[in-house]
Amino acid sequence: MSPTGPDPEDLTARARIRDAAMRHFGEYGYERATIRGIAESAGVSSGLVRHHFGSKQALREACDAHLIKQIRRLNDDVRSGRMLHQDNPIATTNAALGPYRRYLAHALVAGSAEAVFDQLVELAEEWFAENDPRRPDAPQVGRRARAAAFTAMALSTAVLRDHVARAMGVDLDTPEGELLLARTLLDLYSHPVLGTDEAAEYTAALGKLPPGRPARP
Amino acid sequence: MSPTGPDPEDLTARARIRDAAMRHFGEYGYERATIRGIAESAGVSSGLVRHHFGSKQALREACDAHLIKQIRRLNDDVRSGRMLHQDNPIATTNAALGPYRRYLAHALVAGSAEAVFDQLVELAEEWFAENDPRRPDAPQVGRRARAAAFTAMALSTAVLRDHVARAMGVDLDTPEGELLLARTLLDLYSHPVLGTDEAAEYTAALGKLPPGRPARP
DNA sequence: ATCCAGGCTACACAGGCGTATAGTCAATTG
DNA sequence: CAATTGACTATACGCCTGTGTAGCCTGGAT
Repeated sequence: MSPTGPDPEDLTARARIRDAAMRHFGEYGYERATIRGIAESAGVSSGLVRHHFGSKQALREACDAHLIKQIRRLNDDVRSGRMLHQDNPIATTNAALGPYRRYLAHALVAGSAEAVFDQLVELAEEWFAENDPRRPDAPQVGRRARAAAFTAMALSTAVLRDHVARAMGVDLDTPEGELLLARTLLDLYSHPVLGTDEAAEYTAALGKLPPGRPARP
Repeated sequence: MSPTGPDPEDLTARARIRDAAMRHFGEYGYERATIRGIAESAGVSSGLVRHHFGSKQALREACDAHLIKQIRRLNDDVRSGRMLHQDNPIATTNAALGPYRRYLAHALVAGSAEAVFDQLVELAEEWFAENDPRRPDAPQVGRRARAAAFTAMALSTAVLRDHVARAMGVDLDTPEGELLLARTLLDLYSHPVLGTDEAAEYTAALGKLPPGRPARP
């Protein structure tokens, strides 16, 4: 996605401010990021930020919109079949989201970026629609629910990347780290953590007892 | 976990402040939460917060420590085999983390709460150690790496819960929503999203091309 | 040449925040 | 009883923030 080239309107001060904002929001979070800091990173005055975006909140929304545009581009690429069997969708998504990973993580947890998440869910849903026929058994739950949960799981290593890196003991920003993570995900995705018999057992148990949290003395 | 009864030192103003802080940090995030707001929720003056915890950062660390204590309790419960085959570890974890879910989500993304994540990774690692013998093939990557990534995936529906709920179209705080999520996770966990042949293919492809991100001008 | 819209800056302002200080009151201790 | 400790409050301080305003400078249109 990155090498698709900048938008025609890029290279302008407005674009530099937006990029700096995404870096700052991603690194420090929305609250700790300051307009002055963003302006300094963009090489402009703080007043210009206001001049172009009006307010800090509007600047955030502009960043969200830009991120969504990138996601949509990725979406279209996948739809057009340009990379259908070259990469798996997980690796594709992670690679495409790379530069915006930290921003996306903060935005998602802050409750923002709903459109991004929904867009990814749609992607996952299509993927399930394509691959469900290969399943031996019929799915227990609807496709949209599975797509939603799966999207969250696919985003988890992006959102919690620092923790995963620490726990793994590698730097995920190095080629070795990326390779290890990719191989790990492939192993996890290709092996069920629960046997179908166990899962059925648990599912049955769920249906019986009321699913509220069990009270403990 | 809530009905396990408060610590002996609870019910004190100090405990009330800590609980209120966890609610506020969880709901608004660390930055947007204010000492004055926490104090008001706890029914005390803002000065008392400082008296007991010294600073906002120290208050956050106290919350982290309290959360870790709860996690450790859960850890011990699992280790002692009290709920080994009653619930699956995912459901257990989610249920136990319930009241602290939002706090945990913010803390994890902010980079804090490393100890919590590592504790959960340890849990997952033990779980893999128990269940690896049932695998038909030998794991491609080390147990710790898989445990780390799996922990992130298991936490994803907690961290991104609002998005999952919206995409699913249900309220996850209702029994119906909990049930649907549980059944969805059981379905996902009991079905690989990739065939072993596909995974092997992707893994082989990973080894060939250098996994670095393409540079951007 | 004139004008002027818009990118851009410098500076000022008000509010909210964490923090600090001084002091009150009740319980404990000698 | 006197003294000390610690929980607790009220109030003030100083900083940083987002925001507002006034003005400068450049480039293109008339």
